[in-house]
Amino acid sequence: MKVLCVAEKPSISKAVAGHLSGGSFSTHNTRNKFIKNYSFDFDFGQQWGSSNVTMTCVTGHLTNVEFTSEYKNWSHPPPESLFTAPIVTNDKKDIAKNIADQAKYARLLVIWTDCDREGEHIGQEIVDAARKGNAGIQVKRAKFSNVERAHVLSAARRLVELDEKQVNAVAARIELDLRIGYAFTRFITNNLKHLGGPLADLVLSYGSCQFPTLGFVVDRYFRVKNFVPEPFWGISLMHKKEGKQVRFSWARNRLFDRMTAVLLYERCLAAKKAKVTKVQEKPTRKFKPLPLTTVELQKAATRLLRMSGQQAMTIAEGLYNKGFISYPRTETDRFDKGMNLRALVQKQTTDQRWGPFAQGLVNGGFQQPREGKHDDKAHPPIHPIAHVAPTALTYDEGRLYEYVTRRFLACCSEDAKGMATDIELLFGDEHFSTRGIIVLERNYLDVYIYENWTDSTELPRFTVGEQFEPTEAMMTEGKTSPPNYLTEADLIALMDANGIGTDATMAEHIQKIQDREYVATTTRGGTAATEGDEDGPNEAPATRGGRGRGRGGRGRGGGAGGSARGGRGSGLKVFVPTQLGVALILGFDRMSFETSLGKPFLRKEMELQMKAICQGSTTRRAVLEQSIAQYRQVFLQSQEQVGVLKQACREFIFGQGPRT
DNA sequence: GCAAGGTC
Repeated sequence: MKVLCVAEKPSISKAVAGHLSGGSFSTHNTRNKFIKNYSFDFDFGQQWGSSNVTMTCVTGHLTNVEFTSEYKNWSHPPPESLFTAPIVTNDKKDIAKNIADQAKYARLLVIWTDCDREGEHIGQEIVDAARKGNAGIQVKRAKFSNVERAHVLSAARRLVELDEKQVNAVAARIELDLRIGYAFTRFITNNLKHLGGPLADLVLSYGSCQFPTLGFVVDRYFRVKNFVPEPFWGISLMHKKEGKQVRFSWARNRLFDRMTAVLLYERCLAAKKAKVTKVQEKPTRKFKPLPLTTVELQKAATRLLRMSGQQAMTIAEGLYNKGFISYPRTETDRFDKGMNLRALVQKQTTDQRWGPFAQGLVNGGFQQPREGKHDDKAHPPIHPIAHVAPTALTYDEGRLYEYVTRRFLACCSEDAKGMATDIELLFGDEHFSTRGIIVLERNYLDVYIYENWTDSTELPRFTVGEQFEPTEAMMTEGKTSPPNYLTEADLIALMDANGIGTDATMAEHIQKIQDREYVATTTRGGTAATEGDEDGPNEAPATRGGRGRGRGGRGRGGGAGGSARGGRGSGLKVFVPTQLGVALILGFDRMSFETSLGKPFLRKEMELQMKAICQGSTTRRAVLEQSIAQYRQVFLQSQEQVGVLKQACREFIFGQGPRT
């Protein structure tokens, strides 16, 4: 019997063919230079038995959707007709034909696409292509989460069915993104073109991912712009002992009422002496990093290596295609128990820089990596596959490979360990404390040079009950500072937290809003990197996204952080909206729909609907009907209120005030 | 000239 197997990408096809054939297969080229057909024999077990297998692959989605040619024109039929216009599906011809041809001789088709939602849909696309060559072919799916030999062999002998629900969920997403994206893009572009200036010949696109991404940048911009600093007061307490200067922090941190602060401060001074109330020593540790996901790779690359997310992905893909690192698009931050990590560590022992450290792990220092909570059921965390000498790589490839490898070795190492000393004081009625840390074992920090235990200061010895007159007790005054503009790492974190885009597309969306001239980058605390507009619009607009007065407010949606903190003026690239970007987001915000197009809720809702389809609590058809009706409603309202959008453009782009 | 998702 003949069997056709089809994977989602060349690497999986090759790996699976290798395992199933035991290494002896013949290779045939196809008309597509990336795709090869492997043939070999394999015994699929009881149900299917010994078979002659052809293993091939696609390259991601095999089909794309489009409107029919009657809808080519941007004005006629009008854009709102795109909510109901017919849609056609097109194949990638050469690849689809290869599958149809091979299916002719086969009785069974086995789908080996990634076991995630998109993979399930790609599986259906493959089925459709195969049926064009062989309408009666039987279909099964291999369920696997990595390409280790034993895992692949067991998947091949326990074939399952394609999950129609997941296929339908993705089909719904595809259709919605197409209709909504095209309709709103044409609408915005057509309507704002007449305003002239830069709008005369720009494409103003809307997309369910690009607009929320822009929204994050605009939102932060206004938080910075509308920030009103608030003065605060505190008490700074210092003491010098054994030649060591110790700074104690006030339990109240800071007060926003000066009179109260003065009163408390004076009580401290009146007491003259501080008394040690607690001295506690306890072991502490600094956790090693989690296994590396795409989102974390991009955050690290933009923060530590000063690359853009897209650059990092392009470089990572290159390293992957040369077989140096594993697949770079993954959400998984836990290694499968069955993976032989020690063997991967062993490969790094020859390196000049981290070889000795790797050798130490091989000689008994190895520890199983921590396990994160994410598993995309398709790919392992990013890790080095082979050792590469730096001379074989470009400068940037080398730096990225180094990061991936050091991160991996850190994961296989041990947490850093130290001894923490907590000291608490009573000074008058006020409590103060400090913490000192002595690093006892650096462990992973020795290889993971991107981190340090910086707050590790050694303290002089104090004993409970001890009293002393502090060397310095001062009242301090300060004011709250505005949040920083978003770094790329912040933006990626926000997108991740709000489900905007996927690991494979987040960097593209960030690039897209720059290409569209919605946002520009500037260097924090320095000169503009591109033609930015740090001063922004002339007129202070109404606050967007909550009150402007705040105490170090962070981005919405939670999860932004990390690199934005501290380190001002360090030449870090940050995102600032252009006048156009501000006008678009504010224009839609001011139309006061229940859910603004610029906010991430609509994309989140689409995500929830997809999950509901997967769980069977709703259907593709119901979701499409309901969502299309909802978006069409928003579209019609936008048409009615298009004056609001135009006015926002006049205001921000052309500097004209409201019409009287 | 338009989307987002795969992947090369």
